[in-house]
Amino acid sequence: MPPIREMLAESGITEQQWRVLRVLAEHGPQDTSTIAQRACLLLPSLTRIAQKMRDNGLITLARDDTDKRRQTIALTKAGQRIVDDNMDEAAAIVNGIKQRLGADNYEQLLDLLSLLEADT
Amino acid sequence: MPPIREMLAESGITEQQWRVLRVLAEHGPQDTSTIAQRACLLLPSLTRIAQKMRDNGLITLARDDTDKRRQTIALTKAGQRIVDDNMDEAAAIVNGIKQRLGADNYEQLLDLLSLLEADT
DNA sequence: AACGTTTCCTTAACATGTTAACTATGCGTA
DNA sequence: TACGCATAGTTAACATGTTAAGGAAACGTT
Repeated sequence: MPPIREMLAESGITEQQWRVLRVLAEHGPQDTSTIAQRACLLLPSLTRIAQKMRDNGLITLARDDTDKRRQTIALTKAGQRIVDDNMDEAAAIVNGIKQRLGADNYEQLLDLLSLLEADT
Repeated sequence: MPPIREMLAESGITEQQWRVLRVLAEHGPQDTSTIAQRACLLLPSLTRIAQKMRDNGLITLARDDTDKRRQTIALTKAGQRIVDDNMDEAAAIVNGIKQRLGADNYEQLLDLLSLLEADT
């Protein structure tokens, strides 16, 4: 998504980091594996990405108290701000694509893609 | 495509290298930019990939005589052999996906994807 | 011929994709 | 409790994705 990347470059983040931020904004604090699944990232990638995002002050990492294997990730104010600053424009970009394809084609494409990745 | 990757791992190549081999097998010797477009690879990626494939004896690189900026890439026998050894199984894997989705859905998905990347 | 511009490719730098090996923790059970 | 096993993350190593900058050759114009 070149237009999305171009937008995010101004905030200094990548598409993958953006997906992580959005998932956190939508579902609240979560463990690493849940984020990986929701943001379509493999765990090793997310491990690196999360470390960078923590170093950049966008998220916090904390061990879960009841299960010390789990890492709970949460948004910081700086991270929330990037979401707020870009959400509208991101929606507009997606909407532009939807318009170009036509609403019916757009929905159909999403359906077929989810069918494709339904492994069974 | 996990099943494709699993198949190719036995020949010691990646999905991207496989696409380069297939494009060369289908269209014959070509310059780098043409391959990049046909194999859906960016030029910097293809530059590295081609160097590795040459080092591994799968392709040859040669400067074009009429235009010395151009690099002409061609299959070696070893490269052709990997194509021959895997083409049938690759086709079977694709066919399996087609069956699972249904022929109509499969065609429709391809159509929608080409519509999506038709930038205009 | 000389110049500016474009084209083809390469290199560099950083980020992610992908697989395998590894650590730590939790869990079930003998 | 001790053992065996499963789960959650991490690390490592290599390959590719992505953008920007650079180098060489071709091209058009003066």
